[in-house]
Amino acid sequence: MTDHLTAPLTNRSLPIALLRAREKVMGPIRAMLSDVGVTEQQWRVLRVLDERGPLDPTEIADRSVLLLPSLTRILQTLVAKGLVSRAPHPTDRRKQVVSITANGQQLIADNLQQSQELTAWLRESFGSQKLDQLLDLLNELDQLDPPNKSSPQK
Amino acid sequence: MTDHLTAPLTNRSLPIALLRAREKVMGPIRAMLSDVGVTEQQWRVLRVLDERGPLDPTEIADRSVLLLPSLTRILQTLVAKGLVSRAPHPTDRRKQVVSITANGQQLIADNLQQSQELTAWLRESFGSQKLDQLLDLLNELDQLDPPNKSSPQK
DNA sequence: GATAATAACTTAACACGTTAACAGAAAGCG
DNA sequence: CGCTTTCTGTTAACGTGTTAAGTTATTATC
Repeated sequence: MTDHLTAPLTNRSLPIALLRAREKVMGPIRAMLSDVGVTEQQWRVLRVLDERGPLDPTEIADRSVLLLPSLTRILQTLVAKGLVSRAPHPTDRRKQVVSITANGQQLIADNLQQSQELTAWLRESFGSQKLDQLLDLLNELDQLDPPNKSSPQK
Repeated sequence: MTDHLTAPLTNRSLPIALLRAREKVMGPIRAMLSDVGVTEQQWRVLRVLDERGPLDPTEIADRSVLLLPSLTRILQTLVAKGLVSRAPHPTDRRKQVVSITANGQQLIADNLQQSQELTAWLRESFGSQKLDQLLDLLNELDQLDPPNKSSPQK
């Protein structure tokens, strides 16, 4: 019972539609994570480190779609929670190397299954084909060159 | 030059894909708005009020996809900027009626064209058909019932 | 019609998003 | 080599996202 009469414009606004879709998908995931005591962003960082091994902050930020100032704060809390650890880079003294700890790996192991069940739920209720189609469109969209700024062709 | 080797998992993660897509679309819009001195959320509120006339905060929150606590703060700054005004609801003293001011309407008028040019750019560079397809998929996704919680079938 | 739910905000607290300014280290260049 | 530029990460400041608690007003119930 979504009101067809009351949302004529925002339904066709891509930013709003993306926002609503994201809320829909993230709701259940956030519920799961709040039980564990980590935020959505902290979870992303932990998963990246778990999947790819020790990384420097810049690369973590890239892969988990966070800005560096946000990541700085997130890493501080993750270190305080004992879920990740930091070490100086062996050759470049500007850099660090961040690793997930055993506790962090345990946290992921404890919740990965439920996380996967949620994505499975999505695939079933939305339809596998439509989900893939949606992902393809989003990825294509992400490869557009923004306007203004004397846009170089790559 | 998007790295095919370095983003194998996040590309297929819907939450991440939605996040990236939203960043892509919002970037230029945010640039425009920062010149004017309003945030993306403040702009949404102003547009809703401009399009639909005076509303109470609950309905504004719905239409602009904001939570009430956020909206409370946003309305305070918009009132301080002289872009909206508040009046008590005539019959229900819990409610308010929020209206856009002449200055607020002027701000919208001054920037609506550029905003529309950005959406036109998107439609052209991404393709009108694919954009509609994407919007349809996102709206469909938004109508799913979330899992858990003894989900009623509506 | 008093009392218990509900509803419409508001406030508070904490985390993140975003931009700008900053400090230290490495690279480039003359 | 010294100097400038660039890179890496941090801090700061402001606004928003999110959850929980609190206030006042309305509605429901007995």
